[in-house]
Amino acid sequence: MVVDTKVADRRTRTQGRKPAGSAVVDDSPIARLCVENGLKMTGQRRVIAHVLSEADDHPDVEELYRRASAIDSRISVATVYRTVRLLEEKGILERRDFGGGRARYEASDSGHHYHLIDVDSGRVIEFEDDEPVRLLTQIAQRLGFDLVSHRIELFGHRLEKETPKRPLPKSRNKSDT
Amino acid sequence: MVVDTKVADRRTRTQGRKPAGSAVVDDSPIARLCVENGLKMTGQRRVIAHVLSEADDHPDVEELYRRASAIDSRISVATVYRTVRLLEEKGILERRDFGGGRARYEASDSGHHYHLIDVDSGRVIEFEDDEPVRLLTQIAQRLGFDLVSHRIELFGHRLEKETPKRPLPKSRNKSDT
DNA sequence: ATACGTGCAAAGTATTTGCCGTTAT
DNA sequence: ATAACGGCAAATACTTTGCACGTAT
Repeated sequence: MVVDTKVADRRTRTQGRKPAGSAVVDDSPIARLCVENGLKMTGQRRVIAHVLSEADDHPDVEELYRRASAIDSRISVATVYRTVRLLEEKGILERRDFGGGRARYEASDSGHHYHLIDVDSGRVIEFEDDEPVRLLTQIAQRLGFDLVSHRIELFGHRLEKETPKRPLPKSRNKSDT
Repeated sequence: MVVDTKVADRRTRTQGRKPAGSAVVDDSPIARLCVENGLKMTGQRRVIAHVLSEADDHPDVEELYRRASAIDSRISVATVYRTVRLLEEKGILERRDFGGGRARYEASDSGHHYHLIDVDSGRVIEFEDDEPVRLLTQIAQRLGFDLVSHRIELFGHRLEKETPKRPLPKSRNKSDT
């Protein structure tokens, strides 16, 4: 239903493709988390970790594969699938479903925020707000549950009038491309 | 990840299989909506509409197919897929994703409610609350959007202590078998 | 050394679709 | 009459996996 705009090569600053282990991709925050979780750091994994660390949007596997391949062409989709799965299990990544059939990923450390999907453009806008968690925790409690995680997504139309240019009160926002 | 418990035959009160057009499946609320939307009422469609009207849980296509087949065996999965898709486009059904790979459906008129998924049992508990909409509408507005729809799902563990037996304040709840 | 990682192609799932005979309106 | 519909099997789309080889620790 809602499909996000594809933003190929957005994060790919590297011009030529470099061999794995190259300085550009060393020691990304996510690579560090991999090591901490006892994962072996192969060339492919380092590149994927780097791509994930650089991403500030919500790429799907195909997109991650594209970005990773641009850095080191000897990476297969299968490896990307295996890696995101692994990182999700380790709690390093979070899988999202914004509709459109494919899973999309973002780093777990990307802070507590929610997503607002512009139904017209498919764009994903992130925002922060503490109220929802509070409210939902309370609701879960009333139902006799201990909230372990939750999902909140808003779908809306951009209001043409009052287009907000400056940061909104209580909300830091950041949109995909 | 979270997979709902399969509840086959739960809604299947009919003992033997009846031919399409049988009285049991005539004039279900959803069948009526189909007519209002200018859809042709074939035997299969009537049965599927009936099954959907009776369901008070969130069946996936396979489950719908099972229930519908029990009433009239000459229905194929393809038809179920085509029907739910059509009904979703008409706004009669809503598609849900509770994890586990398959889409699940519920009638749009089933009232405003949310879902809490018991991560241990996979059970889905419905609850009502006005707060979330208010809060989210407000948030969307701050971001310069007009909220057209939203998604809220809670995932939690049942609190063993204080197991609530009676209806909870401000919440009508109803769980998938 | 050896358990873990990877590429490749084949296998799975869930869902859609082409073809063509059937049916509601 | 005729546009929709439905069955079937083949086709898609996304994701997982078996196998044989490579590599980080």
